[in-house]
Amino acid sequence: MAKKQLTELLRQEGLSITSPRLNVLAILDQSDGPLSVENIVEHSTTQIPLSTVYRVVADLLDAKIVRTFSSPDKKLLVELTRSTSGHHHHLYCQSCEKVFDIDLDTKMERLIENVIKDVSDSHGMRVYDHSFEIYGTCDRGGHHLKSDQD
Amino acid sequence: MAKKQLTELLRQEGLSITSPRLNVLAILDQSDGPLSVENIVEHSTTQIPLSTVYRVVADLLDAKIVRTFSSPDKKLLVELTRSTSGHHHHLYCQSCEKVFDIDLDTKMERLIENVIKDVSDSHGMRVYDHSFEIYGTCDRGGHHLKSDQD
DNA sequence: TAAATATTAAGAATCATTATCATTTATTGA
DNA sequence: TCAATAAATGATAATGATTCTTAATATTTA
Repeated sequence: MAKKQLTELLRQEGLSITSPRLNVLAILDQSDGPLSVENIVEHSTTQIPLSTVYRVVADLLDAKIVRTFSSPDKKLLVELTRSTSGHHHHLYCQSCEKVFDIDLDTKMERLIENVIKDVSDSHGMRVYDHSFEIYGTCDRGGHHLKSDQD
Repeated sequence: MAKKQLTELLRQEGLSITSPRLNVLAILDQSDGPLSVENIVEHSTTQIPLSTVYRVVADLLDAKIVRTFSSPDKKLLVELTRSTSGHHHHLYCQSCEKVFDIDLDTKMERLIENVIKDVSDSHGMRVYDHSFEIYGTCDRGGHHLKSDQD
């Protein structure tokens, strides 16, 4: 996506145009999946403090330009809202520490909605979100895991 | 559950019998749902440091006496393995900060297994776990619910 | 019971994240 | 355009959750 479009994204939400914001947006835009704050810093060609990234991400989240969630090791992950269509779920690779978006087919999504309705009715709760996550390893010979056998 | 049984639980796994371990087990046993480490300390009649609870929980986890997972605000939650049957999922209440176990029916579990197989096949990954979580509020005006025993 | 071993308590260290604040940058309007 | 004003940044301190360290204590073993 062109820099002009990223600028427009900020403008539409009433956020001022600053280089850290454009920088973070460009990095997220170029990524094929969600990134951690640390990842964003690593991908940046210019120096950018973690604190700035956290603040920028919080602002973009308020403006609903990005969506955030947590990895299994409790780190903040970020992705552009517009890069994915509607609700989606995640696949985490333990060995390469990557995250992938997964899309469920309509039938499955509808089944999940039914389950949510049943559960929320029986518990008398108003549901605002749900998540479905899969954890695995990608079995690439290169990386070896820390041994944690039992 | 009687203290004797909790003792036996530790013995069976080759863990030595200590009062912090029995204490934590008793608290988890009396709870109707998963507890955070902080919750465990709050429920304890005797003084017990957070660090001790973390260590005890880690030992119990190694021995598979407890299961752990994270709340939306990234805190460690703990529950007795034996208190739930097989794989299960969670419902988080944002307003009262409680967690409930939810059980899916067999059909739904099987559908989820199918989805996992599709996703893992297409990504070439070996899947070791999955989670399905629902987030909601219980509409009690932001007040806390009952606390059984303090 | 005594020696050997494992566990605890207390606090320091660490990791991710958030807050503070002086300085810099963006926006506004003459 | 250019200063005035408002907002955002960068460096660093503070925080909250969790882990680590170590001397002291409890548990297990012989």
